[in-house]
Amino acid sequence: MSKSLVIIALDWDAFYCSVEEHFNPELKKIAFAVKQKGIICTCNYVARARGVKKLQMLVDAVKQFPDLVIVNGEDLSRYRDASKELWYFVRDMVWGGKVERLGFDELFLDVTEMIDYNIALLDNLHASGVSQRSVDSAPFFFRMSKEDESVGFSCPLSSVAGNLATGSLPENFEGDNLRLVLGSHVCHYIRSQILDIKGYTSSGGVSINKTLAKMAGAAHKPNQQTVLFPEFAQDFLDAFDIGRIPWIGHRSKSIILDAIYKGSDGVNDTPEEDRDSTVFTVRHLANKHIFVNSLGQSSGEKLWDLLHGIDHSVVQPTSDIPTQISIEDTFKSLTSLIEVHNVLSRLSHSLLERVQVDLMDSNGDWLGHPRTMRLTTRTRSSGYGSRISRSDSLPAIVFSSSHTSDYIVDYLVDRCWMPLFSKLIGDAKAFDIVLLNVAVVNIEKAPAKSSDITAFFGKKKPNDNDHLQDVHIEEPVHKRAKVVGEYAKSEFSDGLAEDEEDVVSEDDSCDEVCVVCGQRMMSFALEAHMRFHDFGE
DNA sequence: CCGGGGGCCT
DNA sequence: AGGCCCC
Repeated sequence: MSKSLVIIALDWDAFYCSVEEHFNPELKKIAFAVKQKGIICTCNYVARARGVKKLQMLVDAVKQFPDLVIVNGEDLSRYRDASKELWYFVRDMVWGGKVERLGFDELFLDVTEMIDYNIALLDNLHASGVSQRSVDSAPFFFRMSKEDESVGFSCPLSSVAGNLATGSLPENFEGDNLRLVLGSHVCHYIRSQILDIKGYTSSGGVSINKTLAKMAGAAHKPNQQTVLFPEFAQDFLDAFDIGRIPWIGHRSKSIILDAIYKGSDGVNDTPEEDRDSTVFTVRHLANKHIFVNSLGQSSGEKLWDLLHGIDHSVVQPTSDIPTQISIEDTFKSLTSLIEVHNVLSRLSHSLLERVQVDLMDSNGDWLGHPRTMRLTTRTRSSGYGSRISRSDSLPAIVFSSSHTSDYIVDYLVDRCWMPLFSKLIGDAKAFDIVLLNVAVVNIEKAPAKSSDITAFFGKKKPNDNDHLQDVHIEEPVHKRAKVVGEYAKSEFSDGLAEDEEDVVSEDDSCDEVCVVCGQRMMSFALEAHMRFHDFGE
């Protein structure tokens, strides 16, 4: 019989607010909310006690709570930085670095190895002749390090730390149950360290898989933790609406309910308000076949398992290198190319900064290279939530150290983002953009620096790594020529493709200024830029 | 009057 | 390229 995993889910309380309080402690005492554009995205617990809700409209909130303090949270950099810092802090405590990040404020920890090791220590105590009773009643020192026996904490083996998900204790504290008891103490220790050293409160859940741990953690907030023993998992889940189970979103819930409550003739035989959507009812009205038929094999099986407390997904240690980096902004309306051009310049500048900060180490070496750039929009007509995107290969000039950021940004906007935009809107003579998102994706991990390898072998030979990188950088420029050519044929521009060879040359001294709008740009961009004005006006 | 991200699967 | 999921 195999032993169960021990998974901890951690969730920073009111995260954006906690970060704001970190920078401005005065906020701790007052009711405040973090807004993004016209919406309250979160609020601290003082505000929640007064009735302020998350995802409430800003206008409604200030009407209802005139003295509510509002903090702008549209720039995520401080939240991203704090999130990373807390993630690294926790990861250093978990053996094998088995920590997965979900959003900015949640972590999954697989502490199975640490539990196994400490259970083995405990078994040795039992085997050494001391009576089980005296071993179990004395405090146990849980070791958080294999190397340093002083690192760890004392904990009882006869009680759990924090809350019990269903309020009742398991029949025994043996086997997998004992593992979760230890897990609850690990969770408590880690949360204490985060509070003592980093100053952030958190909520924790402990169970045998990610979903049960996450749901347990949500049961008691803020600054609390909850353990869910597997023998209570089904009772715990049965009381929930299926839409409250993580990974069952709006769409899946609606598909499931339709499959259950619509007759086979397609006639709606149960009105919406009479549809019971608790896990218990859905489990008894449906079966795995119904789930697989309506949701597909993979999703169907997965969601059916979730309703029964089964989650085979593993904690995937989050990479130091993100899989994508994106910057977006929303607008009332963008209808002219020059507006789009200006916004793309701003977004592109932020994106380049993000790429440089997130993908370069402290030595200035690249950790990874995005190979693709993607432009995403939402138009007024495309409907809320629906996005349209186009992508293309990312020119290597982004990784060049011999150009200024301004030069690279101008190059990207005129030669890449604007062509992608024209590809995106196609033949449309008019457009109405409400969202623009620029992203780099397909981030290829950079090979370890060869200087590290020579250091490893004790040699210090001068290497031409930088030269190799230059050769590598140059190559996609030729691919770029094709896109430039297409752009040149578009109705916004022509004749641009003639001299792509000197596009990445050191020719950034020839700044030009648009006589129409005053926009500063590189010479190669001016002709295309003037076409924007022709188009828009 | 309608966040700004991010991940995986199809 | 889009859909659906998460925060």
